[in-house]
Amino acid sequence: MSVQRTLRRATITDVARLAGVSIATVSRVLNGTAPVADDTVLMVRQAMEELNYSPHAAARSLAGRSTETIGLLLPRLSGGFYPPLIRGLETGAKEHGFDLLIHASVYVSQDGARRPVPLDERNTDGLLIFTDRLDDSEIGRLYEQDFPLVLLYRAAPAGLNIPSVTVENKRGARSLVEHLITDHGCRRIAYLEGPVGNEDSYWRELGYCEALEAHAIPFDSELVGRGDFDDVQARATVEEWLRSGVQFDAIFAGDDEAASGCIMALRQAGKQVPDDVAVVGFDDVPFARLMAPSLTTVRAPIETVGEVAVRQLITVINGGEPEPFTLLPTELVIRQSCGCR
Amino acid sequence: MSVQRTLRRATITDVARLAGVSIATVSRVLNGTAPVADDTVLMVRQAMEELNYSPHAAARSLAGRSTETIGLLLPRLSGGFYPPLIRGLETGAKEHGFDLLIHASVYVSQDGARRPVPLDERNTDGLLIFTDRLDDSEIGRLYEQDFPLVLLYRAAPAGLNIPSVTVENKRGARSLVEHLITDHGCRRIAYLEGPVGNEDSYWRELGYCEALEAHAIPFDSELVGRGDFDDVQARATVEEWLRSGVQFDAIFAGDDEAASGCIMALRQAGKQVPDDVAVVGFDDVPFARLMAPSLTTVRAPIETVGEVAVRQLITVINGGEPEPFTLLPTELVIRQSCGCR
DNA sequence: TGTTATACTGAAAGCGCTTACAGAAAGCGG
DNA sequence: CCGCTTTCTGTAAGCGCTTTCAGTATAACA
Repeated sequence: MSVQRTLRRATITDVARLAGVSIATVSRVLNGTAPVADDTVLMVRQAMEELNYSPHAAARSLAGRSTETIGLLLPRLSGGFYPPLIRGLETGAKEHGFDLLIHASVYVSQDGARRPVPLDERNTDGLLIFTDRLDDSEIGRLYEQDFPLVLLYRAAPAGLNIPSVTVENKRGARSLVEHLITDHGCRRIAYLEGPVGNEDSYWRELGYCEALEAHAIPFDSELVGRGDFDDVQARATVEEWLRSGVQFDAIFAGDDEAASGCIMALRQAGKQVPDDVAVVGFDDVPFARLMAPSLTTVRAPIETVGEVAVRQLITVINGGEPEPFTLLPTELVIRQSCGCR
Repeated sequence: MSVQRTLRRATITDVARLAGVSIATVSRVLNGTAPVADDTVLMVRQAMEELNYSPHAAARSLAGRSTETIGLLLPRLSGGFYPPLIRGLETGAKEHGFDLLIHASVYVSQDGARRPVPLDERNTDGLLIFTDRLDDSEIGRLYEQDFPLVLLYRAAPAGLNIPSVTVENKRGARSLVEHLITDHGCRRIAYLEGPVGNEDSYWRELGYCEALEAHAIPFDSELVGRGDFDDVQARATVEEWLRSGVQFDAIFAGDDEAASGCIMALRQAGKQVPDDVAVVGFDDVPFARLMAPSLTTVRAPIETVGEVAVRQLITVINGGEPEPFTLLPTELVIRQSCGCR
């Protein structure tokens, strides 16, 4: 089925032959693992140049060497959230001479035969796992093998000692909602949940509840709906609320993505944001300040999360002791969608 | 330097031993390359299950099997442009049972020693190369080896017969600019170029010039500046124009990203968009309709580009004859930033 | 001058897998 | 019951590389 390659790529053997040395020597100049005479090095280098040689990574890692790359597993790549994360990861990786390979899509067992994750101990030295990307059992398997792992935006499954890095969701959410209450007099504040089981969403909701409670506002389950951190879903939920006459004067959308969906739904329905309904998000993705009205949100240091995570992972890879749990501070960003100007 | 793995992962040998067969047989049930007795299959399956076995990809590809994954090389991942592209690629890849591995960052030769691209013939069956990601010589090398390649948003280097897929940049740009001229009476329309050497930008500029010419508007080089398809750069350029008193009644920003930079600069300077200056983009990224004012742009079927590209690549991988050059149609999307309402 | 450490190099084993090749067992027509 | 195909399985040779081990030559030292 596969096309024939007419030109074989040069192997270490070709280089060795051309340079008149053994493959062991070539390997040594390649990796600098043992002293090699200057003349020899020169010959080998020249042979490599001439043959346009570059080592075969698969063979290399098979033979025991490390891959010098780390993998990132995440569910998808859309939305404003991931680019900063990835930028952070890349910064961190580059710093230590590692490469970053990304695999974005959900891990689904299709037709029984489980599809192996294409990124694991075979082609990376360690893995960054974003939120619900891998189920606990798979994480467990990797963990059992002492494979370097770092979790992003979620804590380790019970019993597993895997470092994780996330942000102060609860605190951020609470201050956001309190701003709505104390500075804008909102009393009926809706909350849009993230995907089921999502940890960020769990903590944000807790912060939301705390804020309500602190100001003696009763929790109303009618005001909690599905947002899924997704603009389409958020829009649908808000439209449904509008249709069924649910009353609210503000929406905490769960994240910025969902917030944009809310705004669209409200605008469509002829409601003014923030005059009729205030809308706030979470994350402070790049386009939050470009929206109309510009979005009041919580700045989660997404890029920093990335950098820190890589650093932890590389610590693990090098056999060091990583921080078991990193919680990065969030910060309220007040713009216009809450009613401030 | 590397941490010791306490638990070795199960190998094909372990499975073979546990199942009481030879490794060849295990390999056969793994790949279905030859008939195996039902009982044997069962035993092997069970052994694999018990040992939680999953084949070592590096060894596999070393031994000649294909990797079932394709690689994507692009310069970065930020902005609204890439997510749809990647979604399209993933759709296409999944369709054919391929996995997608992404490497995002520029290919820089640092300190002389050139850093090999981490994705190539060793861990993928084919490569999708985005725009200026790889220099021509590297592309040439891969091409020489008959390695399956497809180029995105750029034509093949001279002489190389590599399929490429892109969009009707010129036509889209022209209709966009003509809309500004005929429907809004703009006469001094600025253009923000993309990164130097970028093909999309080249064709868009050509479309821009054609539109001007068709309406007897003289080309004014003062009205062409750097946008780099980047909001920050675009903003800086517009601010500079404003400062130095360049007169214009519209800006074709090159792409949506840059358009958002323009709007920010204009807003900052107290100019109304579109009343004082019309601004239009290109691509129609998801947030274009969320901007204020919503952005008039050209819809480039980004996701489709992805799907088509993967399909071409897989055709090549399977030894088929791909379309040498695919040009996808673009479509004018009129919203408010041009002055329409 | 005889030892001994040191610089350098090659032979060979093996990483986990695929895949000829060949042999054994079983089915089939005559 | 004999040859012949078909089905099933094992042996063994690599894929391209790293790395131990065992040198040989040279320098350092007494």
